[in-house]
Amino acid sequence: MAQDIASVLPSERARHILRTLIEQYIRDGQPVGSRTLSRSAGLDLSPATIRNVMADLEELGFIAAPHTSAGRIPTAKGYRFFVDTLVRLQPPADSEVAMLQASIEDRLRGDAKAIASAASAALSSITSLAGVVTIPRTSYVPLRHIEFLPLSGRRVLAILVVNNAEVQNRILDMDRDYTEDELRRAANYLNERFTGRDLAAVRAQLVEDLNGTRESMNRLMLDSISIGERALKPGAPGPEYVLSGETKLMNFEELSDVEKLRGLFEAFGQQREILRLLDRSLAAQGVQIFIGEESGYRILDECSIVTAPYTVDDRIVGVLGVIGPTRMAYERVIPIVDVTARLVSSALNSGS
Amino acid sequence: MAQDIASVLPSERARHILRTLIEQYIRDGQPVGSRTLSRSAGLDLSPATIRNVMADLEELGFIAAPHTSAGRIPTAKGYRFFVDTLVRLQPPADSEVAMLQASIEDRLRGDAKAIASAASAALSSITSLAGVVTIPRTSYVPLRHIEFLPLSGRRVLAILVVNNAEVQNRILDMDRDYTEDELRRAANYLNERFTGRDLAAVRAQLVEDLNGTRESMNRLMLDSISIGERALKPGAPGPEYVLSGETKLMNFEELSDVEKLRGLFEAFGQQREILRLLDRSLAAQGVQIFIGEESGYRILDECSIVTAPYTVDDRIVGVLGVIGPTRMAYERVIPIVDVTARLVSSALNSGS
DNA sequence: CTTGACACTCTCGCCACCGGATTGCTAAGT
DNA sequence: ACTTAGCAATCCGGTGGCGAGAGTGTCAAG
Repeated sequence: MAQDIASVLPSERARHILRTLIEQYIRDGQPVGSRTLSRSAGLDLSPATIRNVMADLEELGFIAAPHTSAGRIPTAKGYRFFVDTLVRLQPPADSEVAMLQASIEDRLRGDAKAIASAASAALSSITSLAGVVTIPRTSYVPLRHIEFLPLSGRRVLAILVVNNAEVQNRILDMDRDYTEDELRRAANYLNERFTGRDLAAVRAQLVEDLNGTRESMNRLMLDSISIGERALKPGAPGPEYVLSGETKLMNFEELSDVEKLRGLFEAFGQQREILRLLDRSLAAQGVQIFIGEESGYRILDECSIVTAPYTVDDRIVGVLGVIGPTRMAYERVIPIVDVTARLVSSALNSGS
Repeated sequence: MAQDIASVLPSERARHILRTLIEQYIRDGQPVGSRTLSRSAGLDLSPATIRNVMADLEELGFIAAPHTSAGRIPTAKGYRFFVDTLVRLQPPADSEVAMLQASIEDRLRGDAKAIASAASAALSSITSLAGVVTIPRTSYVPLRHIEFLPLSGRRVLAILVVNNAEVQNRILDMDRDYTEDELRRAANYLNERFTGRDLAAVRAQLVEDLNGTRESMNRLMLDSISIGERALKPGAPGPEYVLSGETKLMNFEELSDVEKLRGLFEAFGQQREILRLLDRSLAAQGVQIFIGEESGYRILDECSIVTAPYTVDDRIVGVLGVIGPTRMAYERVIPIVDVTARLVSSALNSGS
């Protein structure tokens, strides 16, 4: 039917039309037809010509018509092409950056979770979408100080100060009583040996020490190593990310179906699937985008997720981003997520 | 029109009819008409007679008709009368109690927040409604141990062990450097003087000491009192209650309107209004119920909240309960909330 | 006081219909 | 060869009518 489709890439003109179509659709959510395009696209073409181009674009899978006599809307593939090569990113306004920075720094003294919450809320507020921030993997964060406190009944309270004045507690059930003095010595030993190294490394070293117990070790060292190893065991799982502004998603028509919403919110509650998705962008660096069906999870078919990893000491420790309908303002959202990741990274690093 | 309304209290027969009407409506959510009632109420009355009674009940404000030719549904006042004098409570099944107990005890070693989360989730799961548990006011919980750790840059980490092996951290910005030894002495002083007393009392005493500084105090005591007072200052607010199973609310037809849901979920997020409501039942003891409009918050017009306070050392420290549509199975929910409050209380007390 | 009967009212689902919007196609124009 | 105007066809969304079903209020008889 259509003229030769020499390549799978649309012509320059077609790309321009596709871009304006998507931009328009993102703006007001209505399928856009040939007449509207012929007016709003800068090109001086009649609706009929536009229709021909649109037919091509449809054949390429970039756009689709909900029904015969409605305009076209972008497909996931269309959005993908758009964000990859068509979108014209808009740097966030200074005021927005300032707001982000302010709300993150406001929590600087709190633990990593507090920072994550703040970032998530700020993201949501600026983008009017749902914000999500994973709670940093504590494993790759440097140990600053360790301390033990005896509790009643053979229990010991382990206190870890990590990274930027963040504190973690853990209650250990020991196999015998330890005196306050023993515990202090153990802590001293561990502090001298390990301060500044990251938790994963410390634990690895301790486990190795435990296995390869050598004659040269005295009782104190053995105790220290054993207690330390227990203190560093990964604790109860707890929530792995902070989600904010879920309710914002109810404002979008494409999600205003109660059934869809329920599925979505239940997935948010489960955490599992969302987390897997976020994990995927732990590997890559820079902003990553999952559009609709691309995520592989049915519940997210009508959603897009824009993420970026954040770092401590140039090491990726978490991911943040936003979740919204596929029809979201990518040109605005992508830079915002990007800059937020930078801000969070530098906030986490700012501890001496 | 109707015969004399001698009293505002319905007759015995009318109450029976009202009860079956409400029970029926709670079961299947449809307005119930005279014919249905004439069959399902044990009484052997014709629909016409029932209609007369229903007219009376309507005049009293217990029931209302959505429109001319639908049956009647209970009003808030009707539900109120029902739960106050008509309802036949069903004790929870043993298996349900066991499940509640198990999930609460499972978190016994965690902090109070973990217990609250568990209770909330369990409540939600058993009732198929949203569960809510306030995080206990830490003020009225006994201090078991206090400890200070010097951090870098005039910062001091305060560690409070309270109640049943629960730990709280706080980072204090001090006005001068303190040596490790100074801090240890301060901690010793505070521990000797205050262990076992509840935080509010301790803080009150410290504040008093600070104001009425006497000659008899030495430097050590002054420092200790000053640091202690700062450590006990109420920290960042943080969330005040844990809500679970909000998505369960989406299953109810009366709430399946996106707009209503949005209002509801936003209120959940704000915390403020819900918290005020929960606070109201901090005063009273025993199960308390807010039905629809009674709450005073428009957003909750179509919801009921069933709450009960829970205690530590016979002192009310929090509230728990469920949130659901006004049309909920009160006869089942009320006893469940009641027993959960008892279970949580005893879990919090069980620490030696 | 209860009951059967009856007219009335209101909702809901169904169907038909119409206006509006957009498309694909064809034939003519540049 | 590409563009364009014109045209028939398609489909959605809203509107109005219609009938079935359900329940009510009332009245007069038991």
